[in-house]
Amino acid sequence: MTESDRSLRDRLVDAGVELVAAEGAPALTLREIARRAGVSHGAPRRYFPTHLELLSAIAHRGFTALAGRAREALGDGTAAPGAQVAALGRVYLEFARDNTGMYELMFRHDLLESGHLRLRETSLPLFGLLADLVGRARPGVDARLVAGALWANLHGIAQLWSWGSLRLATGTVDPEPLLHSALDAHLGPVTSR
Amino acid sequence: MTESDRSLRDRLVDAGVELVAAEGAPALTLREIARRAGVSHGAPRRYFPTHLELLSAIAHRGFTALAGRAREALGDGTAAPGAQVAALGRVYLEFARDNTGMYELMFRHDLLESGHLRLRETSLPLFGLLADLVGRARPGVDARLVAGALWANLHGIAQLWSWGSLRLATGTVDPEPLLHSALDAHLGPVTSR
DNA sequence: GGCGTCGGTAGACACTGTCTACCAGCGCCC
DNA sequence: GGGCGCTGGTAGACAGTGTCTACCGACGCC
Repeated sequence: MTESDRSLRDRLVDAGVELVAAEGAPALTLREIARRAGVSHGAPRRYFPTHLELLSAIAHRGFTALAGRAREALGDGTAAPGAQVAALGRVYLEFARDNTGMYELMFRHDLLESGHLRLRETSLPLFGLLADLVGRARPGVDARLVAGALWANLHGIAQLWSWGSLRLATGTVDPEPLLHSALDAHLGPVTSR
Repeated sequence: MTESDRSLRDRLVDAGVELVAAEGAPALTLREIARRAGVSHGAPRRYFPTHLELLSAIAHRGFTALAGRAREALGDGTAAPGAQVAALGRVYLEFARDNTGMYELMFRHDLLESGHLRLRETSLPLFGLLADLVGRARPGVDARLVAGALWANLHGIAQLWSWGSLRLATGTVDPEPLLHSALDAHLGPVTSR
C-alpha cells in the first residue's frame, strides 16, 4: 500500500502534527491520532509505550521546526550580533503566534520529563546559539545568564500574549513593542540593530 | 453538622486548594474534589456548572493569595520604587516556587477564559501596582509597556525554572541571579535598590 | 397539613489511556 | 517444504473522567 511504506511511527507523528495545527493541543488524543493514521487505538503502543511519549515525539517536531526557522532567519550569520538576537526573538514570537497549539504542546512540562527523547535537551543547541550571540553583543556580562533571562522573557511574552493577558494589561495591539522593550532591556541601550 | 454551616461551595474550593497543594494540578479531578468534600460527584454541579468553573474558583484563591503576599512584602510602600519592584519580583518567584501546583493552575489558559469570574482581570490590580512602581522608578518610559515586559520576564523565569529548563541552560543553582539580571535589564542600571 | 422548591444522590453515557488476549502473515531454519 | 516463531496490528475489557438526567428527602410557606 502507498501508506505503509512509511513506518506507522512516522505516520502517527505526522497525524499528530496535522491534528494539533488543525484542532489545538487538547485534541491530541491517543485514539484520535490513531484514527487519523488509520489504525486501531492499540496500534501506537508498539512504537510509543505511552501516550506521553507519542506527544513528546510530536513536540520534538515542533522544536526542530523552530530551530529550522531560526537558522534560516539568521542567514549566513554575518549580521551584527545584536541584530541576530533581534531576529531570533522575532522568529520565536512569530512561531508561537502561528503555531499556538504546537507551542503549547512543546512547553507542557509533563512532556519535558517524559520519553528518552529528553525533550528538554532538544532546545539546548538553540539556546547555546542565543547565548553565543548575546556574549558577542554584550561582552563582559555572563552570557548564559543574560541569555537565560532573555529566553524567559521571550517565552513569557509568547505565552501571556497568546492568552490575551498582556494585550489587556499593556493596552497595545501587537506584541512588537514588547519585543523591542525586552531586547532593549537585555541587550542594553539600542546598539546597531 | 459542623461541616455544612459553611456552604458546600466554599468547602469545594477549600478541598481543591488543599488537593492542588498536596497532589499537584493534574489531581484536581471533579470527582476527587467532591470526594474530599464528602459529597457525591454530581453535587458540585449545583454551584459550578462545569469543571472548569470550579477550577477557576480555586485559581482565584491563588491570585488573591499572591496579591496578599505582594501587599505584605511592600509594607507601607515608602521604600524606593526600584526596591519595591524588586520585592514584588522576589515574591512572585517565591510564590511560584512554593506553590507549584497552584501556579500551574493559575496560568492554565483555558481557565483564563472560563467562568464569569473573569480570571484574567483578577491579576490586573497587581499589574497596575507594578506599572505604577515602574513608572516612578523609570520616569519617561512607557510604564505599562515596560511593566508588561517585566511581568512576562518574571512569568517566564518562574515557569522555565520550575521545569528545570533554565537551570539546565544557565547552569546556575538558583533563580536569584536570573531575577537580578531581569530587574537590572528592565529597570536600568542598578539604582537605589 | 399538603405542596413546591432547594440541595444533593445515583446511575447512565460517551470518551479517555492502559492492558491483555488473540491472530494474520511473513521469513527462516532444519 | 512444512512447521515455527516473531513482527505488527486488531479487538475487547477495565477503571476513571466530565456531563447529563431522573429521582428524592427534608425544609419552608401558605
